Amino acid sequence: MLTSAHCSQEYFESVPILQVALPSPLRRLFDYRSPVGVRAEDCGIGQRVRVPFGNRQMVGVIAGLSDTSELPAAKLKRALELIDLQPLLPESLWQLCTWTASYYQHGLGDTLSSALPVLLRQGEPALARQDRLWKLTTGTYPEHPAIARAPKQKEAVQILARHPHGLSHALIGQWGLTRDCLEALERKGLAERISQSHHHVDEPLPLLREAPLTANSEQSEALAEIVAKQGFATWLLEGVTGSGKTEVYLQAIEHALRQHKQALVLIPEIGLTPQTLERFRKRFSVPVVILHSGLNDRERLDAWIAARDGEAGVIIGTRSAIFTPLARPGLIIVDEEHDLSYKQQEGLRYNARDLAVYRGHLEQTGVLLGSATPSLESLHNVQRGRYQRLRLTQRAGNASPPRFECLDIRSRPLDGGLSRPLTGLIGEHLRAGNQVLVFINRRGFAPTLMCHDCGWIAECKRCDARMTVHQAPAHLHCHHCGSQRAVDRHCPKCNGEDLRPLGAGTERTEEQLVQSFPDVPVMRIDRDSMSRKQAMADMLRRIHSGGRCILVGTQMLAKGHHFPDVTLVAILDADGGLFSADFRGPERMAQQITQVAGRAGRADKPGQVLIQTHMAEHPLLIDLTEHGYPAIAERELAARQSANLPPYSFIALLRAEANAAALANQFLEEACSWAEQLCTDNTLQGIELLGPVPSPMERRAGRFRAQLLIQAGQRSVLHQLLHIWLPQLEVHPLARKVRWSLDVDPLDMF
DNA sequence: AGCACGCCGACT
DNA sequence: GTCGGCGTGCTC
Repeated sequence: MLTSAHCSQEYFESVPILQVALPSPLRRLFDYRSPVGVRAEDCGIGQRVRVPFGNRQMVGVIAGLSDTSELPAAKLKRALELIDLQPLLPESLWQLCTWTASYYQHGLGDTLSSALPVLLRQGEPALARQDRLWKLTTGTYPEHPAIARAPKQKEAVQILARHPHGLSHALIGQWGLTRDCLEALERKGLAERISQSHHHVDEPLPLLREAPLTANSEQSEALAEIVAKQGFATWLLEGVTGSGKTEVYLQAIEHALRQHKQALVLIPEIGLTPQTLERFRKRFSVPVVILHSGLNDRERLDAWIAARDGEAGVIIGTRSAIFTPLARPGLIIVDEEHDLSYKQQEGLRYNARDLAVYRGHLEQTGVLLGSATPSLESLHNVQRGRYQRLRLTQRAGNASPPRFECLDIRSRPLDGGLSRPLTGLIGEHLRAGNQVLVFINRRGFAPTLMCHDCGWIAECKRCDARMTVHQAPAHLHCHHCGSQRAVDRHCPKCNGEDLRPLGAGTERTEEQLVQSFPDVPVMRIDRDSMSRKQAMADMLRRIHSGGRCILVGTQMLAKGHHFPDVTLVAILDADGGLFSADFRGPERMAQQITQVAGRAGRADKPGQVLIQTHMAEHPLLIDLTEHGYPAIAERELAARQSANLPPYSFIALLRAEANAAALANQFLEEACSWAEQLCTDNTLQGIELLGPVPSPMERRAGRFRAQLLIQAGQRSVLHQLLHIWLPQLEVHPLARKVRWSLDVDPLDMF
C-alpha cells in the first residue's frame, strides 16, 4: 500500500505541463510545471497562473496542457500560483480570443491582454465581491421624513426601491449613486448591506422603466424580422439620420431581455453622447452597464464581472467592449458600424465590428449593425446574402430630407474659407432665427505658414508635413507628431518679415464668422476647444437651448449629436476626399458629408446643405448631391470590383519604420521575396505583393516608414500565407532593428 | 517588449 | 577610476 507521501510524489510526476500565454509580443506559449501543491485536475485551459519569467513575474493564462515539453526538464520552471480555479472566460469568449489572435496574427498572450480588464491582467481575483449588496430596510419609502431635505438620498431610495433583491455595490456608480450617500442612509437606518445571495430570484420584475415609443411601420417591420430569427443572424439596419435607429435598438434589446438574455451594444469612440446613453438607462429597469472612459480599473472590473455573471442586462461600450463576457448572450448591436474607431490602429489591430459578427456566430445570437452610411464591406455582405438588410427611410415626424447643393468656388474670393454667397446664405438663415453649422475638417488657424517674399513654407522638423498655425495661444503645431514651436517672425530662408498663414482652419473660420456676424454667438467645436472636460456638455446645452447661433467645427460635430434648430449645414472644403491617396477616400468623403448633413433639420424646419467645392462637375459630388449616399455606395462598389479592391479582394499591410529609410525598405524587400518564395513553394494562387513603397507620408516623428501590401483573391489563401510567413519574419535579423507590424484588413493605408 | 550583459567615451 | 550610451541575446 502506498503511503500518502508516495501518493503525492506519484501525483506530481503525472502533473501535466502548463502551456502559458504571456503578455509579451513573443508569439508563442511558455511551458511551466504546475505550482507546488496544486492538483492536476485543478489546472485547466483558460485559468490564470502567476509565473516567473526571466527575472520578473507575470500573470499568464493556461492555453494548453501537455504531458511533454520540447524543453529539457531542467529549464522548466514551476508556476508560482494558480490564480483561478475556474476558467476566467466562458468557452465562447475564449474561442473568440484565440480566433482573434490567429486572424490578426497576434500573440495569444498579448491578445488576451487587450481583451481583459487591467486588474485581471494583474492577477486580481475575478469574483464578484460578495459582501456588499445594498437594500432598503423594510418600511423605507421615498417620502420618509428623514430624507425630506436630502434629494440625493431620496433619489437613492427610489432607485433602491426598484431593486428589492438588493443592488450590488459594483453597480451603484452606474445608477449615479455614491457610497457616501448610501452610507448616510445606512446611518439613518433606511438602507442596509446584506451579503449576496448568489441565486437571483427570477421573479418577473418589470423590465421597462418607461414605455417604448410607438414604432412606425418601417421600425415594426425591422423589429419583426429581428424577433423572428432564432440563433445567429446579421442584419444591416440602414437608417437615415433621424429615422429612429435607436428605438429599434431599444426594442430589440427589450426582446432579448424578455427572453432572459443580455445585450451588448458597441458605440463609436466619440459617439458616447449623454443623451443617447440616458435613453438606454431610462428605458430599462435592468442594470445597464456603461463602459466609459471615466471608469477606474476597479469599476471596470466590477462591470466586467457583472456582465459575465449575468447581473447586468445591457452592456454599452466602445471597441474593446466586444471582449466583455456575457453569461446569457442574446444580442449584439454595433451602432454606426461604418465608424473607423471600431478598428484598433496599433498593437492588436482588430476590428470590433467584424469580431461582433464572428462572436454572434460563436454564441448563436443576432448581430445588428446600424448606420445611415453603411460601409461598403457591409453592403457587399448584404449583396452576397450574408447579412439581411433592414431599411428605415422615413424621418421622425415626416421631416423631409435636407436639400443638397454644390457651390462652385473656383475663382471666388474666400474669407476664412467662406465664399461670399455662403456668407450671404448664413446671414439669411440667421435672420430667420435659425442655427447654422459650418463644417471644416481642419483644426487650427491655417494649415500653412508661408513667406510671401520667397515662398518658404514652415515644415515639421520630424515629419514630411507642414506645420499648422494656431492662435490663442499662437504657435505652430504638427498634427502628425504633436511637436510644437513658436511662430517664426522672420523667414528663415530670406529673412523677410511677410509671413502669412495660408488657407483656413476652424480658428480662422470662427474669427471670420465673428467678424461677419458680430451679434451672433459663434461656437467652435474641435479637439482644441473641447479639451476641458464638460466643455462639450456646456456647449451642447447652449446650442439646445435654441436661438440663433453658428457652430463651427470638425468631425466632432458630425458624430452622434443632433441639432434640431440647425437649418443650414455648410461644408467648406469637400475636395480632400476626391483626390485622396487612399482607395477609401471617396467612401469616407460621402459618409462624412452625409453624416454632417444629417445633424440638421426637423419636421417643421427643413434643412439645407451647401458644399463648397472646386470640382463641382465631379461625378461623385453630383451623385452625392442628387441621389445621396446609396448611389455613391453603388458606384464605389462597382469601382472596387473592377479594380479588384476590397471588399472584392482581401488585403493585409506590412508596415515598417526605422531611423534610416534604407533599413525599413530592406526589411520589406526581404519579406517580399520570402513571401514570393512561399507562394511558389506552397502553390498559393492569386496572391499579389505590391511594394514595398514609402508610406504616403514617408517621414513621421523622425522615422522613415514604408509598407508592403499583400492582396489575395481569397481570404483563406491570404491567411495561409500569413500563417507561414509571420513566424519567419519574426526571426529575421532585421526584425529587431525596424519597428514592424502587420495589419490584416487595414482601413487606412498610411 | 523588457531587461540583462557588455564593451567604449566624458565626468565626479 | 566610474556612469552610461545602445548593440545583442534571452525569456519556459
